[in-house]
Amino acid sequence: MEYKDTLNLPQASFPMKGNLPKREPEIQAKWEEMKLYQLLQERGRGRPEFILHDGPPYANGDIHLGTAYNKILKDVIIKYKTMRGFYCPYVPGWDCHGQPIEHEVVKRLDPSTAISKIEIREKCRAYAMKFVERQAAQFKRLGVLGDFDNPYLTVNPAYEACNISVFKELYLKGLIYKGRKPIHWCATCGTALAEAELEYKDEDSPSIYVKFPLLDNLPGLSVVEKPISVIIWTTTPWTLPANVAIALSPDFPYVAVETGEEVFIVAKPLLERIEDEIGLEHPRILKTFEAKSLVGMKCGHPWSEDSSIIVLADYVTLEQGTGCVHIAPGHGEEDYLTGLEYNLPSPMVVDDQGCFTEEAGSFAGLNVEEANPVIVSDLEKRGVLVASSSITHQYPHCWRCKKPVIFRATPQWFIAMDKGDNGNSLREMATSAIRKVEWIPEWTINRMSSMLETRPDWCISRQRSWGVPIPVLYCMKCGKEIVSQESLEAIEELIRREGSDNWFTKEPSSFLPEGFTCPHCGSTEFEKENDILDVWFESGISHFAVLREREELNWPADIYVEGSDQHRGWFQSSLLTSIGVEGLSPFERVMTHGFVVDGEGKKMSKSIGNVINPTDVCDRRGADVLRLWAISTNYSTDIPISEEILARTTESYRRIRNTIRFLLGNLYDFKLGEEVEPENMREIDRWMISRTQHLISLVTSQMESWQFHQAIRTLVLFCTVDLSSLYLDILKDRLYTAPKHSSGRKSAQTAIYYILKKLLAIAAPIIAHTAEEAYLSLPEELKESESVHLLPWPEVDEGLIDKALEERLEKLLEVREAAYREIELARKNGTLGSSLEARAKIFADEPYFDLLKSFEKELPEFFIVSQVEVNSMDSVNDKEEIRVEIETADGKKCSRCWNYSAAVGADERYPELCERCVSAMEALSRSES
RNA sequence: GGGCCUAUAGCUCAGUUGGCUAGAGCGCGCCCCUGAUAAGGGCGAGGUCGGUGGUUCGAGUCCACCUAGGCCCA
Repeated sequence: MEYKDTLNLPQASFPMKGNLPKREPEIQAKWEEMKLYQLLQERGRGRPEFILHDGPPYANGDIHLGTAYNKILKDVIIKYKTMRGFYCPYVPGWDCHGQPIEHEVVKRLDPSTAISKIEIREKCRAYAMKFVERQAAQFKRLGVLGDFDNPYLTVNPAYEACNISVFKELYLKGLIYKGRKPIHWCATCGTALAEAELEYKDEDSPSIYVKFPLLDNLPGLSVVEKPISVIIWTTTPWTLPANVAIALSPDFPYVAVETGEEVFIVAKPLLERIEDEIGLEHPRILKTFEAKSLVGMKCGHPWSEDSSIIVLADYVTLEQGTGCVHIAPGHGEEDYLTGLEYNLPSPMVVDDQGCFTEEAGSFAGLNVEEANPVIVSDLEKRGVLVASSSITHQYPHCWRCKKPVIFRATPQWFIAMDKGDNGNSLREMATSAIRKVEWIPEWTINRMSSMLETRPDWCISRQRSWGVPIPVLYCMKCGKEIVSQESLEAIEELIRREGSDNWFTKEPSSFLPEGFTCPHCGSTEFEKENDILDVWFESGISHFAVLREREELNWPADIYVEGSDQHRGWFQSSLLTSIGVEGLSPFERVMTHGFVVDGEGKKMSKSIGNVINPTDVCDRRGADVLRLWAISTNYSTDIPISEEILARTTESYRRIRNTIRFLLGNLYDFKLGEEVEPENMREIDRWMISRTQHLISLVTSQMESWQFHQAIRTLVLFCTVDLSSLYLDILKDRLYTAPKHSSGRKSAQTAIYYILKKLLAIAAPIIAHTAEEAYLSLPEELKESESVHLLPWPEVDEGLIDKALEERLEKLLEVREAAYREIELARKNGTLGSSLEARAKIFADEPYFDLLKSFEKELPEFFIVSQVEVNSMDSVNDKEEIRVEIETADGKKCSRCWNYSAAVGADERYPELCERCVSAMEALSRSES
């Protein structure tokens, strides 16, 4: 046992247990202290730039796995590109305005106390800032490196002002117009409501069937013979005064049914149900036809002189009603879109308080809440009511006053998608611009272009408090809008100087230029637009507000990296503002990743209870485990996570960590200047260095093609297969038992040192903390830098590739495998424990024989057995090219190296040792004396 | 309901333009070692490729439909 002390066993300060939850924050503190980000920026200046422009997460709540995943991906890209020699400033950003924050804030207010817009805005700002801080800390905990001291915030005055500047450019190009669009409206509170402010509850509504008499003849049926009516069904009779059309489905047949003296038109598949509902007598189908043949025909409107026109809409279904849908574009989302499609008028007959306007004729003044029965009885009086009952269904209610809400068209601001000709419209220019963008994965361009194709004009106004104002003034005298270069620049200046709060507190005269008058009537009295900008507009201008404004950045961005929901969101809003102003894309490349789902592929939700929290994972397992998980998955589709997956990832992490630890541990006594020249290295060592070139080459190409999960696979395989189970296992004997300063041991250490450096550099972008910790654990003089993140990415050294050697050794690997199968059999027979107890008798033909012979001396080391004997194959009896027989090794077990040797006992001084160990002991005593 | 996408061993992934008995690592089982030790090594067992039908001499790999799931829209 005392011989153990004469061995060179590994010594390392790098512990086997990562204890990441504790150690990572320490490493991060060190990065902060050494100002690693700033250091990287300074060193990067002057290099080619690679700009990843951060999409701003919403400053509401803590980060979740989706945001964590996104940031990790970005961080890996930036760390990688930095090592590749690019200058990669990374400015994280936050989206701070918007309805969800305002809603959270307002929810906490005492509803009985009046509060001003400016007070709400103050509270919103504080709320947003709180979460910016929290999220920043959470992102840093993931190991994300960036300019967190100077992030971009959409509430910064300069950022806000940029909105006005972009609005100005678009407005002056004629791309912004004022129109109308239906929105959810609470008549009781007199406010617009967002989807999140609706509470769906059961509500009793009327259910009525109404005749719209057809004014045109159907082919083969004349209205003169018997009156023909299209039957509609609705649960909102009060919207009937605003009816302009009836929509039919293009997907199923319609019938004309005779009943008594009348003919009704309804969807054929619904006929039976309708018969039950309205009690038709002796119905008889006169004719079946496609909806297409009715399009454009006119029907009489119950009250209006204008008729109702028949159109097609694919949202018409067979679930309820008659297949003939009453369309009031001023009072329904789908109705509105159909109205746009067919260029229909959109009468809006209800005012802010929910009362009918003059447009509603005799119903003027009536509140919609009370209107339904009045309208129903009027319909009955007019003889167009076919049936009436009531229905209980889910209906939206105001979150605040709990009253049912209505849908109501209100004035809104829009960006026109189709204005301009000869391919100059926003839609066309955007569609052509995205063809020049690199989409990762490639198919995502399809998604993007189909969304661009179908999107309606962009409604950029919101009836809210927490945001950037729409910079429009109205003349108090003539009532006209005032939007001019001059007024816009004055507003932009105001906001740039003092922030957008001032819009709400200051009088227009205080910020408009001296002598500014209404361009229409010359008046000097103005009022301000109340609406604010859609937050998508705000985040959509980030490329201007950040890339253009910040000195270290550049427009356009090299890459945007976001989840697949951003095809409709940020990718699109950014593209549109950019196309509108510059005619160019703001990004050269767009990488999209999927959504994080659970182990079953289901989305994460609190109600299912499958939510995994990234901060928890950091606290329990460590950020590097999360980073390893993130990078191990294929981001192009859904990204699964579960406790099992994390457990597997942790195991994989441990394997990498231990491999690194072993390498480090055997370098404790390695010094600069002790490196062995390649030509003097042992073949096995040169072989591994040669293989390392392939590792570098493969990983680099995988990273370059954005296949990060392949790259980490390659790295893990290298650690487990090439290193741990093969090379390092073989190396132990030499590292431990050879004399400390022998060329054999130094050859091994040279290889290990070389491989470790490459390994840590490759691992650095991914397991950023572990790579750093390991790098800093190197003996002082072996460190070439203060941080692994300051190292360059490894490059392939062609001179170190030895193709012939690789081929030879890989051939020998096959023999090694054959030998191990035999060794295993011997173990099962109980004749063998350690492989060192074995003597391998190899019988080989070509191509193995010469190869084995040429390598005969190294074979015991390579096979980790005590003796190897190479014989030519007894070709009479054997069919295989190679056969291995395992027998017990000759001689006795050496107490020091555990190899078996006939020479054990030959030396009187060291009767328990083999010849190698005897000389090792001699060397040791020489060096000691 | 529509658009885009996904579905290969328990887990994460490979499987070029359709062509030998579908691969890897991890995990698992058994075994060895105890000088990487809450480590290390060996051997081995697991999929017929979500389902159905089709094209083809031949399909995981092309087509259609279905099922499950994701994002976006309705």
